[in-house]
Amino acid sequence: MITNMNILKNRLMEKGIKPTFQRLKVLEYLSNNLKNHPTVEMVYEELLKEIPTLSLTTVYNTLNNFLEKGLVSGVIITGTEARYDFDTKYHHHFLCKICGKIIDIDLKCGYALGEKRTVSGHRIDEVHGYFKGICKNCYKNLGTKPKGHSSS
Amino acid sequence: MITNMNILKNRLMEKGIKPTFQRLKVLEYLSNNLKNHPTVEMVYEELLKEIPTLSLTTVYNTLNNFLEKGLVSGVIITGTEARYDFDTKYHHHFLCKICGKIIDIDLKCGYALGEKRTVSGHRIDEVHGYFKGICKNCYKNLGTKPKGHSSS
DNA sequence: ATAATTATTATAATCATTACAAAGTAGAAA
DNA sequence: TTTCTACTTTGTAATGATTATAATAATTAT
Ligand SMILES: [Mn+2]
Ligand SMILES: [Mn+2]
Ligand SMILES: [Zn+2]
Ligand SMILES: [Zn+2]
Repeated sequence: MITNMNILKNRLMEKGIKPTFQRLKVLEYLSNNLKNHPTVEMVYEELLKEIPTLSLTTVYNTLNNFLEKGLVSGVIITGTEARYDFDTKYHHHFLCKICGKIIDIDLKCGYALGEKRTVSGHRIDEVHGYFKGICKNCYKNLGTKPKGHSSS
Repeated sequence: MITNMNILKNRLMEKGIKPTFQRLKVLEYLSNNLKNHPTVEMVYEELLKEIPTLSLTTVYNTLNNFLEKGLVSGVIITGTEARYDFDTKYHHHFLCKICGKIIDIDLKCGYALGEKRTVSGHRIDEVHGYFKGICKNCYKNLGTKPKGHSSS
């Protein structure tokens, strides 16, 4: 893990961000949760176990900082809370309305891949794409549930 | 305009929504602002001139109602506020970081057109896509502005 | 060591949205 | 018409995510 921390440290320094303990830990958490697209609260709650003095404000500031420097990417998909993605390579997302998971989607479209520089003559800086629906797994399990006269 | 109001009235009834005065006015406003992708506040502020008793809650409830019934579509793009689109046909959007305009974008991609039913095996219910950048017009005007030592 | 800069923390403020309950409206039943 | 009932609108309070502000701590420069 020491080696991994050094890699993260270098990433911060390359972007001109001073590698403080809190910043390293936030980045480490994101790198360990590639598939989770964590919310601010998730980052905060988890790191609080290790850093009892950690402030929520620091998590907000740190994530905003990372976002500005392009160290992480933001995923706006639920409308109620921002999520963060260690993976800055262009890709889309799928939000399952049943289990709430956010799944990475790779399309071969030129826009989705970030290859195209403009669209309809406008200069593109960011490309965001997402789907909402029912994921493969939840859809399969739908049949196993009672028809509707279930709960309480 | 009477004829137009009747068309809107029918649209509401087709979706099983009782065509009250407030609901008709909200729908009318959206239909007259196809290119604006209005926020809740924009709808409220404008209609308040005509309906001084209008409640912001009603606008929220009405728009949520329309959204559930598929009468309008939602555009989540700024992260800070929801926007609404009278046009429910699948299309993407472009947010200009300079002028703030939200521009309709039509792509020929099967997902953008809403033709594909699944992606990576997951059932698609909604497709959302947007770009952020600098629009054609703002980009053109960039050169005309002083280099940086401008304002006070 | 002292001063200046930057980071972190704690707390309050903001802003969009939702929850809730009171008051109003329209239409059916009596 | 009057009464009853279901639905709509309104006003206000609550919620929840995010940002602003100021105090404290840590780091860097002089
Ligand atoms: Mn992702
Ligand atoms: Mn549109
Ligand atoms: Zn699922
Ligand atoms: Zn523009």
